[in-house]
Amino acid sequence: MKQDPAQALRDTGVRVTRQREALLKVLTEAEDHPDAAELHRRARTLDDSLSLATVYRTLSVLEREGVVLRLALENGGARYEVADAPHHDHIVDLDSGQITEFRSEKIEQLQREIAAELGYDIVHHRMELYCRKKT
Amino acid sequence: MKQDPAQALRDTGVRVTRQREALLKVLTEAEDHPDAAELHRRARTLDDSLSLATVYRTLSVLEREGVVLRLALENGGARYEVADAPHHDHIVDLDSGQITEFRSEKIEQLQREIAAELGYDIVHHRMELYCRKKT
DNA sequence: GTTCATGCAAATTGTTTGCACTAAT
DNA sequence: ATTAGTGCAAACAATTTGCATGAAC
Repeated sequence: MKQDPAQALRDTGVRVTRQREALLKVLTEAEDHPDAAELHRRARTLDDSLSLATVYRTLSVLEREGVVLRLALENGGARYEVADAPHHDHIVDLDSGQITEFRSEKIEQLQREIAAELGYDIVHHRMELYCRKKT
Repeated sequence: MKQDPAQALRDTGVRVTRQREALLKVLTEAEDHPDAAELHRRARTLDDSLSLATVYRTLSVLEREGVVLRLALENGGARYEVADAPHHDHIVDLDSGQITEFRSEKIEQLQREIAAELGYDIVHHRMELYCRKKT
């Protein structure tokens, strides 16, 4: 499933550059949901010339191409993930900041029904549960 | 239900100023979901000395007091609504930008179950359906 | 050889803050 | 009188952009 970054880039038709490979590799290997600055920090270890501007430009290209997803959580900057997994939503642990992914076909179905009743088709949606560990 | 802005302010224990009354009145009467700049524009017609800084400060106070809700949609700045209606979520029309409110107890119930399974209590959540009118 | 991507620094946008002043209590 | 709230301008953080250089095709 997790294919080579260079190949993924080639598949989208954009130019394969050192910088893009570094960024995509780092994002593919990330277990968490890093923001642009953090991706910059990590990818710099693979290509120390990489600038933050390029990180933003690349993320924006890859988002347009459907390769990465941008999460806009409540506070702070955007966070990113590779779009290789099936669609899912997020639980944010308010204390640790940890993000857990989940998926509910039942909820998605209900969402579709609600939208349809109002004459809408859902293009995409976002759902985040801001939680605290049960005591 | 929609009580007098001055009273609402008094109830929260903060000082009742011309500026706050103007802002809260404008927000209470808003049918849409304005952002800070738009609220500033509208409230200025009631109090032309009102500054944008005060708009932000007041919104932040009122959010802390539970009188207003801040929506952080996908793009652009935050949008606001008074917290007088029961909890609901939003459908965003991608073409017109129009925001429709909806509510699904079924979905909320499922959300709680999902969170509980992972050992979490939901503190709050957000769900937005980005839609296009059915053709 | 063209065209696209990059680095850098400067610009933008949305929001926050320090400070001296004014108004609500 | 005391304390909280305000306007203004400057400070900020996240992100974007113009431009000259450099690398991918």
